[in-house]
Amino acid sequence: MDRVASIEKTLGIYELAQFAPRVYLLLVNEEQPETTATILHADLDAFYASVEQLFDPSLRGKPIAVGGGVVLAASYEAKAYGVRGGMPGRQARELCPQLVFVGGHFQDYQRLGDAAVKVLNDFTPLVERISIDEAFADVAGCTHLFGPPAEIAGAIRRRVRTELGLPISVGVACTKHLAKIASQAAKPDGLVIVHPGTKLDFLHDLPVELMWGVGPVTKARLADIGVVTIGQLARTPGWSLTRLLGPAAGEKLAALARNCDPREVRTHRRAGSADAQSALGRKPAEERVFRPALRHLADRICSRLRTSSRPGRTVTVRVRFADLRSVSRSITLDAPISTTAILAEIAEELVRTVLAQHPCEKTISLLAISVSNLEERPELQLELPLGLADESRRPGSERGMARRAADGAVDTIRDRFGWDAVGYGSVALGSSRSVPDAFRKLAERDL
DNA sequence: TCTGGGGTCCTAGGACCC
DNA sequence: TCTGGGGTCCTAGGACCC
Repeated sequence: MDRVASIEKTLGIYELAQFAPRVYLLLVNEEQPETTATILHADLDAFYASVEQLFDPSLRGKPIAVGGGVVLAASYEAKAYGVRGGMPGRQARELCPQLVFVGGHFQDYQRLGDAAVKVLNDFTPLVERISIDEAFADVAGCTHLFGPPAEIAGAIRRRVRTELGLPISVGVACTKHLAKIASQAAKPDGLVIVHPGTKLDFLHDLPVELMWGVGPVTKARLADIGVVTIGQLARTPGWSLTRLLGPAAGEKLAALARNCDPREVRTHRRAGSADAQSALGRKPAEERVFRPALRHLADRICSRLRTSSRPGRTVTVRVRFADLRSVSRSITLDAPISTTAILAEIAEELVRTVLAQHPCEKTISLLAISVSNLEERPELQLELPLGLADESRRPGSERGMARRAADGAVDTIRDRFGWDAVGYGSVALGSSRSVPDAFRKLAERDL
């Protein structure tokens, strides 16, 4: 059973964190009925690292990192040394010499993340998945079956612990924004409930960067006008925020600080674009480098577009140079595409344009392709010319048809034998810094 | 806190149309 | 001929999220 602590007024985030392990935090106040706090935010703790510690008991209690050249995820023990996701492995080892690197059971991450979301779905169909390890749930409609939200949250935590063996933190509040802050406060392995009457007290002393939408840049801008806490933000006039951050961000932030968050839990969110990128280290800006790399990126994107029957009209490429400055170029086509060879060629042309416009840049460090303006239908079999010169890009042309047939064959092989059974251009990307495709696939959203 | 990868949303300027 | 205004789409870049 979770211990119960009752806190009357304001708590700093760091004080909250001290209570966090398995604490059931009640914020009590008068007025509002408790029944309105029905939004749950559930977040698996240090997810990938926890899975590894689950599989190998000798790793429990130790600082571990999933990955090698790059830290993909770190356990809490490793985070205590300052190890963070995205950090180069070498730097992580300097911070924490006893750090253990583990390979990563990527298929199991997907399976266990899905299983945790399924636990939420056993209580309510109103579940919005944010990423592999995180989801919102609205339990307003199921309290008559399962009891008050606090009990549901406790039951979810117990089930994920006993059935999957994983720690999960849950925040409960009346809005998504507040529930998310609460789950962050609950970490690791805790539960925080924010009752409506006290929501503003709960918020006021927390630092602004805990709010959704406040990153390093906005934090610094706010600090310039003396705003450091959410309370101070709430007292800042709207026009002042608008002047500082622009109309959209200013108004959104002002509303959130007053705890006005109209967003509902949405079950079916579809992505509006599909991206793929690859860090190259430092490579010469030459055709022999970027052509195979772009082919591989186009393959990853287009296989997803075809699977979901959502071709796209806008192609954007991004080229990052050695100094980490990046430049993007895009083109919007008359008709949507999902054919690998066509996307690869368009991307190549855009990259050539970028390089021609930056003749002094001899080294590139990253290539990315994005396809947006997605449409809700299969790529048309017979279409007018795309407005680009090459005859073979016409889907109805002979070469166009041959290319679709090639894609179809690739898709079929992958259906049967898995994604790695066949592919293009991956050899060119096989540097030690590169991240496994299996890891990238975990971050993909439903198109 | 020097940099991995997949996403979302916003802004600002320009083209073009009415 | 000049001037104004609004809407929509496109392009490039940036901030932010996990």
